[in-house]
Amino acid sequence: MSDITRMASVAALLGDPARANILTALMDGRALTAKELAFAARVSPSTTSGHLARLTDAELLAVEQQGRHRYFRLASPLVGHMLESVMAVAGPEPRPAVAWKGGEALRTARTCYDHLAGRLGVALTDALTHAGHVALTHDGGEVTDQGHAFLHAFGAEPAAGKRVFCRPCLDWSERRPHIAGRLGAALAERCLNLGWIARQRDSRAVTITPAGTDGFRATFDIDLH
Amino acid sequence: MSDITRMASVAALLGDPARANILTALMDGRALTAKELAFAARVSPSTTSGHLARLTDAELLAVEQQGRHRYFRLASPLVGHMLESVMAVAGPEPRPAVAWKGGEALRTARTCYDHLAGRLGVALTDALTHAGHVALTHDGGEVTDQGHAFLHAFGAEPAAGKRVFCRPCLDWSERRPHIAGRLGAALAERCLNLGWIARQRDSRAVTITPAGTDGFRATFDIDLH
DNA sequence: TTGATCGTTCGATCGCCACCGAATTGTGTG
DNA sequence: CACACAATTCGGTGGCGATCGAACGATCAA
Repeated sequence: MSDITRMASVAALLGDPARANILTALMDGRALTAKELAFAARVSPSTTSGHLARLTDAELLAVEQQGRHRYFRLASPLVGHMLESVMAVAGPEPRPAVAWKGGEALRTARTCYDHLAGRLGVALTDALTHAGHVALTHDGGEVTDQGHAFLHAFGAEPAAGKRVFCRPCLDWSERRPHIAGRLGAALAERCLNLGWIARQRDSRAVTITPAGTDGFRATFDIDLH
Repeated sequence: MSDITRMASVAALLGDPARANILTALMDGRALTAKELAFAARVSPSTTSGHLARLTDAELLAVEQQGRHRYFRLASPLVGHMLESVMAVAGPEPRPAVAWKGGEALRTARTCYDHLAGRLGVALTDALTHAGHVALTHDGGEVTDQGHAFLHAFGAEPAAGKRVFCRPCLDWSERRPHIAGRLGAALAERCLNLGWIARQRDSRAVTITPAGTDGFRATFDIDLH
C-alpha cells in the first residue's frame, strides 16, 4: 500500500461522523470506556465496538483493559494534532442563525490537550503579547525578560533550561493563534490551581468561575462579555 | 451542521484514494489542470471532474480559469499542513519487502512547501543542531549567535528583525523533526541557488546534484549513502 | 451460583458514493 | 466554418460500509 493510500485510509477513519465524535471526545487526553464513547458517538454499543476495533487496528487509539472495562485513549499526541489541523481547515461555522449552546461553550474556552484554546486562549495570548511579555510569530515564539518576571510573579513559569517555551497553535474556532507548548501548559495549570477555570465533566469545554472573571480582568484585562 | 460533522466531511474528502492523490499532487504549491490531475489520480476525466467539484465546493481547492484550461491549486497552506499531519499519523510503510522507487525518491529528499524534508531535511537539521547552530525543542527553536554567523557565511540567513526563525515540522517518512519556518525556506532556497539540489518535473521529490553531494559533505558532513 | 453489566460477534438491511461511457458545452486552432 | 481538445453533466451500475438487534462470552457483586 502506498503512502497516499495509507493516508487516505486514515482520513477515511476520521470521515465517519460517529468515529469523529469518538476521537474528539478523547481529545482532552482522558481515557473513556466503550459505553461512554457509544453515548458520545450517539450510536449503539455494537456499532461503537466495530468503530473502536478499526480505530485501534489503525493505531489511532490505544486501549487498556481494567476488569470488565476497556479504556480507550488517543494513541499519541500526533493524533490530536491531526484532528486540530483538520478542524482548522473545516473552519468555524459560517454564521449560524442561532448558535448551538454546547458549541458556544467550546468556543468560549476549552482545553487543547494541556493548554487553553477558544476565545479565552486567544484573549490570554493577545494580553501577553500586547503587554510585551511574549513575542509570537506565525511559527514560533518566546518569552521576553520582562515576561519571565511577570510569569514568575503569576506562578506560571515553566521549567527553565530551554529557551523556547511556546508554540502558536492555530485555533480552529477563532482562526487565530493561541499559546501552546510548555508555556501554554503552565498557564492552564496555574489557572486551574487558582480556581479561575474548571473542567467540565463530559466536554473539553472549561467554565470560567466568578473568581476567574475577576482574576482575568484584574491581571490580564480580559472580559469575555 | 456541528463542528465535528464538518470536520468529518472534510476528512471524508481526504478519505478517497483518488482525491488523496489529487491533493498530494498539488502539495508542492503548483497549479495543475483537470486532465493532469486525472492522470495523477488514475481515474477517468469525468470522475476527476466530480472530485474536483467537491473539493472546490469545500474550499480545499481554488480554481483559476485560463482559456479552456482550469488550473487547480490548494486553497491555502492550511490544507497542506493538514495533509502532512495526516501523513504523520499514517506513518511510514512498515518495512516493505521491495521499496517503491518513486516513494524512495520522496523519502530521500522532497520539498514540504518551501523547505526541505525527507532524509536530506532531517540530516540537515541534525547537522545544524549538533554543530550548535540551532537549538530545537519539540515545539520551537531558534538560531544561536554562532549559528547566525554560520548562516551568514553560507548565504542563507533569513530576514532579520524577528528573533524566532524556525519551527520543527514532523517528517512523515522519517518520523523526526526537520527545520521549517523562515529558516527552512532560506536554507532550501540557498541550496537551490547553489545548484546542490534540483526540482523534479512531476514530483515533490528533489534530486541531489553531484555538486550537492560534494557540498553537503564538505559543509555539513552529510553523506546519504 | 445467580444476576447484572460490559463488550464483542454475527447476520441482514439499506443508503451512499465512486466509477465509467456517452453526450454536451465551451474554447482555441486551422 | 469545421475541427480538435478541455472539461462537465447525466444515467446507470456496483460495491463498500454504517447501522441495528439479538445472541454470546467475560467479569464483578451479592
